[in-house]
Amino acid sequence: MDCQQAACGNDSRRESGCLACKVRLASVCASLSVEELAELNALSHHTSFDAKETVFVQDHPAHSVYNIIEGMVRLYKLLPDGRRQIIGFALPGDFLGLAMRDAFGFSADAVDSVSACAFSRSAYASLVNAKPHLLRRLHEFATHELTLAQEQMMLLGRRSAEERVICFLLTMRDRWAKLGKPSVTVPLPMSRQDIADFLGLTIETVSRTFTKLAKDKTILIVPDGVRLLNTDHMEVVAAA
Amino acid sequence: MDCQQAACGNDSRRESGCLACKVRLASVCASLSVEELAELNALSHHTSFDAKETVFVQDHPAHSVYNIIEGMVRLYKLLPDGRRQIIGFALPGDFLGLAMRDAFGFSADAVDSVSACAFSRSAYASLVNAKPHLLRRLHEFATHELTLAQEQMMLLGRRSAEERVICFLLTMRDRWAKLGKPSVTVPLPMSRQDIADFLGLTIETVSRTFTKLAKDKTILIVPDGVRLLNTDHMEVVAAA
DNA sequence: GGCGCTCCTTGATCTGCATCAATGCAGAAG
DNA sequence: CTTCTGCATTGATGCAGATCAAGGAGCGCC
Repeated sequence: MDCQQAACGNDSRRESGCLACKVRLASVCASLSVEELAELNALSHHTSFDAKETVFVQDHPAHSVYNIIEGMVRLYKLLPDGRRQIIGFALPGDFLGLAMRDAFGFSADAVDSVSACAFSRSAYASLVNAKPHLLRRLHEFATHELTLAQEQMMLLGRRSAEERVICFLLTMRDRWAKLGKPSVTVPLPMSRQDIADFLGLTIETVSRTFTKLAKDKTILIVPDGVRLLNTDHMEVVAAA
Repeated sequence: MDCQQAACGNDSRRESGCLACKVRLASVCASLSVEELAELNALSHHTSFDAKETVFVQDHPAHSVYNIIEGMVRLYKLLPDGRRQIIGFALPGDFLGLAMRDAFGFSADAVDSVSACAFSRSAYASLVNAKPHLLRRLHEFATHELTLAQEQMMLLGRRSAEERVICFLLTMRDRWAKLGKPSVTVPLPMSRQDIADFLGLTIETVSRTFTKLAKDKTILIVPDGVRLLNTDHMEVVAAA
């Protein structure tokens, strides 16, 4: 689980910290100087998670804040009777656990292999106090998340199953594009059940909708993803 | 619309700024000194809105940030075909327009009579840069909003109509309580249509659900609100 | 009073998605 | 190779909530 055992499994880097982590943080905290970055890096702790491994659990004490370096994390809430709502998929660059007070407000586990920077709660608190740059950046990230959440409320409250799936595919495409992986083929590492729980649908409805879109030649279903064949039509459906 | 014309319509206060505004800001920014508060107050601009008056419109240039002093504001997104999703109701102490970049991400209008502190975008930006205290407070507010939005995703994606209404009533009760107005009678200044658009239901379903809860002696419908008769049962339904 | 207006409630019917139930299919284990 | 196991797909049926339609009920206005 530790940095040196996993993604950065290289003794020569033990003292200088984790390179991947530093690079990622540089892009996240563009306004930080090299010294600040190093300081920040020293406070962080690089951890890895295998697919399906738990990152943290809803209502458990919030010990750490995470910044995702690689892979995809599923964030979800559960009701006592087992109903699940996935509130988001975290990709490289995203922060996890910002909104917590004492306990995590949701659970998180790895969709595929994940590596992340973990900050202890105290390290996080002192960092935020000492670095207005970083606080600004975190605030921007939080407000961006809020905007996405509001978009998702519109989707869950008022959109049809087909619209939900189309919006989801376009959003995933754009998120991969922002990570420098633009492609008409959208990777979908998560399961159909995950997509259903994210979109407020059942797995059957998601499957039928995929099949229908494929029949319409709007998409082409490929292993671990979907190729978008008619983005114009999709954009119209998703409009506003 | 200006402070002096409305809630603070009192010449003796012209020079010293708006008292209601200052008091409210003091509670919001508990860590600010009196001097800082005065400075902040000088940058703000007290405005009032009548019921149904527009505060700002989705996609229009984001000129201001608002802090609500009094009354309730409806925040909503529209689809081109007219479907509406209310993403929240803002009450005294809440900030509006934090998540914007260049344009507002949603529309806002007054449910009843509203007074608010408006900060121009530039005043807001300089304030945030100069006052780490305030930025911390705004960030906390944003993450709290994010938590609420995630709760709402769970509600919209996975809960039944009756559960949605019950969660809504309990949430409204708690919000009034935090404003120092605790009561078993929950004021509901917004229309049934607003509640429906907030909960992702139709007005008919909301009306029927209210009627059913009243028949069950869970609530009592009173003018402009609801009295909660069986909060124990409601808490069980809303659990987690 | 009567009229218009807006909001709310109630009933009848419809439908999109959930639920229930097989079946398919690919990778892992034997 | 066969069997198992965990998804994904597909079909048949059911139902919660949407839609359609018809009254109230409160309220300002003439």
